[in-house]
Amino acid sequence: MRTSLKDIAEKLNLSKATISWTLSGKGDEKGISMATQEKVFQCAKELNYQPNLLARSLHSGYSKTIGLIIPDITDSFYSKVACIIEREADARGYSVMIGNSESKIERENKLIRLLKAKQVDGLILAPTKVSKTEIELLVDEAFPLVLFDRYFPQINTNYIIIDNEESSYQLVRKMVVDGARKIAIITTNSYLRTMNMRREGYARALMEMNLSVEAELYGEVPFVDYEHNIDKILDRIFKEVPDVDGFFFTTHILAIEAFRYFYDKGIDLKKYALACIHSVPSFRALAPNINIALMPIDEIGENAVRILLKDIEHRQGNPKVMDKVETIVLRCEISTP
Amino acid sequence: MRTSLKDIAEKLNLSKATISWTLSGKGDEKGISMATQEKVFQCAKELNYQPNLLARSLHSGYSKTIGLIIPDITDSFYSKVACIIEREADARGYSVMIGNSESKIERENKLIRLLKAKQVDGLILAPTKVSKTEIELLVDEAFPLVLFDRYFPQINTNYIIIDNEESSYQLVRKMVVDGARKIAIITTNSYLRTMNMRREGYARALMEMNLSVEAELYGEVPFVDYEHNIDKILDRIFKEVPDVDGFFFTTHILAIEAFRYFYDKGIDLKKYALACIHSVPSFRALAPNINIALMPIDEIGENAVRILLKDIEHRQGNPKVMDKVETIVLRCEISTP
DNA sequence: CTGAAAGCGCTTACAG
DNA sequence: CTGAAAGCGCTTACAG
Repeated sequence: MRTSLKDIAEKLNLSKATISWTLSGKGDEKGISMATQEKVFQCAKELNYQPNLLARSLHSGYSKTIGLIIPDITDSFYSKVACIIEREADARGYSVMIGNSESKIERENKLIRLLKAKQVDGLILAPTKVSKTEIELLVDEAFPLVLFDRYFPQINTNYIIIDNEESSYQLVRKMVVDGARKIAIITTNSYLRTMNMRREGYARALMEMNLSVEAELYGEVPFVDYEHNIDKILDRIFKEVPDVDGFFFTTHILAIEAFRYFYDKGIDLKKYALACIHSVPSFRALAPNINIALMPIDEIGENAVRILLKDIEHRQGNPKVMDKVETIVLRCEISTP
Repeated sequence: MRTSLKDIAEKLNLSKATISWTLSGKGDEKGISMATQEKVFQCAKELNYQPNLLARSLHSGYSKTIGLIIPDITDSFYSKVACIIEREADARGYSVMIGNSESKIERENKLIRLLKAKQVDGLILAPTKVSKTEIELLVDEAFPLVLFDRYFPQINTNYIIIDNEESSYQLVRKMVVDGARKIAIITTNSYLRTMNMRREGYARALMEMNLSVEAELYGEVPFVDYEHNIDKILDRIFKEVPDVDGFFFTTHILAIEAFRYFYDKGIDLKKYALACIHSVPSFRALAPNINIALMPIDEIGENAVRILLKDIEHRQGNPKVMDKVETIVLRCEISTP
């Protein structure tokens, strides 16, 4: 089986302590003879010794692992953030356990409990829907936690979001400046604060430009089965507002589905003002005239790890001390054609 | 801090053993009085007891966790497979630790060692490049392992791949049947067996149809910096073969980049026969005339988990018994416009 | 210069 | 009906 400290100790007729000291580089400090140290290193190499990190964690009380829970790993926004988080954590000696909540609250709760039971030192979480209770529990326990993308105004914890309102405002304003007058907003999950803020930015831009916010131009796609539901919504908007001349998509997934609809119906995209939050590579060929709010992926990931580790390492000294929470709102760069 | 068995035991003046038995549902079997059991459950709930899975794993010798290492989590193919694997593993009581090798061999090796040190019970791995040695070590140790997407013919281990040669053959054949005569192949990483097989399928289709395989129609994009390198390759092909009339892309990422190039140059995609392995949602609007080999994502994920868990659970009984390896070649469904 | 011992939080064979 | 004890593989304060 796997070789342990004990195996090396027995083979060399030394104590486990001696092996542990030398292998952890504290041999000189403890005054272990070079000869012994040599033998130990030699033997460890021969037996291909790898310390059991579970045992180490059990002893030390921390696992050097952080948990990351996202709603959809196949969504390029989340997977890119996950990539940055893993890279950033790795650079600081931490590894990451990723959990996919599939936007299901029960799965999210299960994952939170699982990752805690696996003794992750902290959690980065893009919450799904209205999953407050399990998160509140974390906050009550002073468990190191950073939320991103979505958050709950009432819960006192670290979070990182983008300037949803302002970015939406900028995008919609640009479309109006470019001549659009009847801009539809295509969105989802209105109970998410994030989505509401995007809608507010949309409304502010219209009002500032003396355009009215029409109910007919509001399209909310139910979250399940995007693909089939968006068609109905777009059908309705084209029917009720035949002279619609712009579309603001609050997510890239909605945009891609809409473009597929446009293509199916033989509608020329280029006739419309377009805007979307977050970009995917295919946009450049698919809808070159689209205005985009670029998600600051790197900053989201870097800040999430930085804040979490600060929390973790701070609490290592003084367990019950509650840090001041950090709340960060990042700007999106607006990219126009 | 976190509450442990000991805390409950002390509070209730019982032994840790009693707590452990009742909480693990073996109370009746051990004949622990209902009254005691009640008290234990009650107290566990009050203190919000969650077992420390690290301690449990240390004792039992298995962690109920599998490791998954993929080259790029932001690639929709890998992230979709990851999603299925996580779902499938979860259904069987296992959780998944995902590692992103970023197609770097050093990172892949580091991740393999890390996950082993964290005592994962087995590993699912889409190897990057020619990373044999660390994998061979796993095989020598009889460590439960399943490769997917890429594999090494010389290494005797479980793997799951698609019928790269046949799928490519079908796609290219279809383009020829539809009238294409000068079909370019755009590929990458020719040292990967996977990519070679795709090239072989391409060549077989051409030869069968009495077309010659021209060197000028072969475009290999270096792996780093796809975006910039593909332009040069396509420039060259258009220059050397002005009447090129079809493109076979061996990956969806190459196709998306090429479509961006086509758009930038004002070239009409619809004039060309197109084919690609794996599909992304934007294709339907971007290149509706494309022929696609659909990756059997679900089957890849399901088989990977099934085979790995079979291996893990089989070895639990007889440690050193080497199972017969399972090698699976899955068919891709060919989707034509 | 090196070792014996305790402890992290579990589980389980053994004992009464 | 319940408990004492050993052990999983580490680390570290203490001792000599």
